[in-house]
Amino acid sequence: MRPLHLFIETSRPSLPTVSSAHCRALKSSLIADTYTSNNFIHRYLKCSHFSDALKVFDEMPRRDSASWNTVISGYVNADDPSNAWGVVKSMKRLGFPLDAYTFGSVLKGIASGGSVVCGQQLHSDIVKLGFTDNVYSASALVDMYAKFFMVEEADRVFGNMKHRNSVSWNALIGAYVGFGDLRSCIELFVSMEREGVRGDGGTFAPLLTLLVEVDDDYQLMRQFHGKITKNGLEYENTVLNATIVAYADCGCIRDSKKVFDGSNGYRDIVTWNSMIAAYLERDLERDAFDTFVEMIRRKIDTDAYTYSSILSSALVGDARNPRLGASLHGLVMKMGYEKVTPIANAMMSMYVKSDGDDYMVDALRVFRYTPSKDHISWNTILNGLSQNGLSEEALKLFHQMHNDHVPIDQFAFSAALKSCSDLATLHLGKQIHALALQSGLQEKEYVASALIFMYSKCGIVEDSCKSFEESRKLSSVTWNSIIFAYAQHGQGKTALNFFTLMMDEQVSPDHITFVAVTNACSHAGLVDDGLKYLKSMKTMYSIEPRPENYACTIDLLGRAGDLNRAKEVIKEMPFKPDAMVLKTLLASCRSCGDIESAMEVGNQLLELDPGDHCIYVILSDMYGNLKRWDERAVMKRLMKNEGIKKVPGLSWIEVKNKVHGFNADDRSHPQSTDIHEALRGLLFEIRVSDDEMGISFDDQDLTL
DNA sequence: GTAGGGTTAG
Repeated sequence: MRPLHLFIETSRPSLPTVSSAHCRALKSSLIADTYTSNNFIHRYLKCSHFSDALKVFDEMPRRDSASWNTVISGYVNADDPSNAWGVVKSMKRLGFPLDAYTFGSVLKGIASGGSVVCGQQLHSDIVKLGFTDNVYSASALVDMYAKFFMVEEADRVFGNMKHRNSVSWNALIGAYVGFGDLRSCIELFVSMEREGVRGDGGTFAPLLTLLVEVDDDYQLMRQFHGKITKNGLEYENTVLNATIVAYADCGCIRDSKKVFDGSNGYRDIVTWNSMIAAYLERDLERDAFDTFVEMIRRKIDTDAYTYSSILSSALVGDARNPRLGASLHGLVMKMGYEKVTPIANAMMSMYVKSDGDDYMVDALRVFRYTPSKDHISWNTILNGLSQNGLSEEALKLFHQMHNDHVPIDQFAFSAALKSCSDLATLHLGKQIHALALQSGLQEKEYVASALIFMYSKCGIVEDSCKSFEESRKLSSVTWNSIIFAYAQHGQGKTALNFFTLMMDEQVSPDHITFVAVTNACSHAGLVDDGLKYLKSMKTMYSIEPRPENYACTIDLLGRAGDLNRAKEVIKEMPFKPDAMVLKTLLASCRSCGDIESAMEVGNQLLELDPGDHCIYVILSDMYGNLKRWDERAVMKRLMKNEGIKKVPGLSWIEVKNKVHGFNADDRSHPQSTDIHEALRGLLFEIRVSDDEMGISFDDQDLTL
């Protein structure tokens, strides 16, 4: 993907300057001179005037290899490797010898977006023409293989080099950076120093991108930082910028900020963007935004990177700035960026994430007006539809992606499968599963997780288990899903067995694992185990319980009828109960039939979230059950006065590829009469068979 | 006229 060069400003010589110099040269007939002509070709190419450059080239009486090489590097620098390759082919056809300059330039082009077959042809030319010992040609070859992830070839070329400089080493290290293989990179770095080649910016900057928040990467980062300082590279922009991001990546944003604060006078635009990226890596949206505001205040140029970061982390409105989305969208338009794909994608992401008014409409509008959509544009919208419960639209879009040959990756599959789960449409879910199998993506964790969830939701936990077995089980993602699946199906013991297995396999649990585990305990009635697991989070696994962990535990106690212990759990929480925790407690009050406690919790909840319909619904329902009609009427009136409507529950059924939705008491379906007729028949049969089996059914439960 | 390196979007 390379849309960025379209709007990155580079300082270019202006065309008029070049052409007037060219005219003067023509008049004084200097143009016959090969050296002067080469110079004009170069100057025309620098200001992207290919036609003029080629005209000079075509009209030259005598071309030398520099003339050819200048044109080739012109195409390479303009990100046009296919034309560069075309020129090389003409050169060969006309019998001009390729030289080290040719190989250096054209291999760079192929590495950045050409075909590896061309690269291999050039490799054999290099061998035939005896350029294997030329450090430029060989290093470019190493880099080319590295960019195509062909480590063995890169290794072999590198191993045969007589003389190697830092560029050669960096190209080889780059091959391992491409695989995220930090250990090999470090080994190479050590060998490099042992051979007496000092690490430079090209060594450290890419190395630092591999550091993540595990084990002792932070200590490693400090060592690298020491080396960087020793080699005098700490203010070299590529290294400085990579340092800022690397500290954030291995968990220490304070060090990022320290480096940034100490870099005044050395910063470029990427330094600022890196600080913003560093904050966002640690979910510090506010700090990121403040950095952005500081950029604007100091009149520092912003670019596409700045806006895509800021947009994707922003919500349309927040307490500090309710019109934030509109302002950012306006700024983007003012900069002329709105049709730039990464920016449009980030804008869609902002609208998709903002809940409240229907921002999905705005996201779709941006999508529609984005001229060149990439697979991220499609995925952002697909994910938005899926997350916002617009499942049918999501599946339609997925279908369109499939027809339009948009590449479907794991993100697309998991979003589409989530929508299948929400609709409980097994038929479509299976079709999408088949597609995932074709592309081999079923083993990716998020796809597997979505499959597990889909089959569980459609009632086939055995197929959840199959999908689990087919997945890579490296992180908690798929484990959590399978534990949830069995818990959802009331097989708490099996779910807990998976947890034990997960521990045996030494997969680190996260707070979601414990939500799943507590859920399993809840469904198996294992109250004491559930409480034990909550305690073990901190004591055994050093995971700080979050509100959802407490909410699950409260649910567990509530279902077991132990409201008092549920209240105790809330008292022991290290933070104030949020709406989710209180709602769970309110539901527990209902299942225990404790109206006094329910009123107390209800009042607390009304302070937190007065617009929530379920508080009113639960309370009025409880009053109704206790036949306290007056109080129930008061609740109903309150609801009416506050303008709160009960959000009706919906059911779906899928028939012949079409999803039909139903409300309670819903007669709007065109075949409503037939449907009810069929249901009455079914009910009758159930009643007959129940009578035969001696089960008495309360008609009330089955009223349609 | 030649080779390597940092920041963005799901």
